[in-house]
Amino acid sequence: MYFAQKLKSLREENHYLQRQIAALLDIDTPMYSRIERGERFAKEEHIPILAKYYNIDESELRQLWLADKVYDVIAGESSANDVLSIVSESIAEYGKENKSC
Amino acid sequence: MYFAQKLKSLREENHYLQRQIAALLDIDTPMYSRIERGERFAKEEHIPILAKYYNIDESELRQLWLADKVYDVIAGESSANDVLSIVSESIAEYGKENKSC
DNA sequence: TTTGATTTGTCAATTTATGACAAAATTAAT
DNA sequence: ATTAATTTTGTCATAAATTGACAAATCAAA
Repeated sequence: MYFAQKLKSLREENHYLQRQIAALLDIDTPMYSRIERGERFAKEEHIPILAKYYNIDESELRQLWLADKVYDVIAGESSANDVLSIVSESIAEYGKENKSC
Repeated sequence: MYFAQKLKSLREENHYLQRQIAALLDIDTPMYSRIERGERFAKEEHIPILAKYYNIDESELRQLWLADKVYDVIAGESSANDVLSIVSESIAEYGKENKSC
């Protein structure tokens, strides 16, 4: 998963242990392990904590977290793309930057 | 919402009362009222029941139901489109029919 | 105004998600 | 190879969110 993979690479690049990040998020290590493997979702309030700690853009990290949630809804659906199109079109009122042609 | 609006127009086109559809779905009328206004989600098992009853394509109705769920995740997010793009790209492995150019 | 339809408020019951603990498995170091 | 540390898995208790029911209010028509 998007968020999970990011968490793992961030942690490994910075040579931290799961136990350290778990402590940062005030959860136990097994719980963090599941989050890092995409077995569980991180809580929303974990996002700013992680972004600050790793000194990365919070909204970017948040996007990955949301992408996981969206993926969770349409995972395994054969018409996943159609569903995304439906939503995408109704949201396109704001910014039309995704209409690539 | 997508699913809610569809439900309402289907019911009105066919001149049914909320109470009748509620009975069909084995829930009470207030509950159905909320579903029709998008205040609550219909249960997954309601979809085939409704599709049969109205004699419409089940997968199409299901797509609207899923669209509501997806929208629920990204509603109010300024980067909603970016999130959809992230998911859309990773799903594009299967069918590339949404790459319109 | 009376009747029927729809909506709103509230809360109990169910379902789902979260977090903790023990223990197993994996990996690294000695 | 044995030990020590890290990570993962299994299980369960608790917490949070969702669902459904009932009563009552609002709305619409006759």
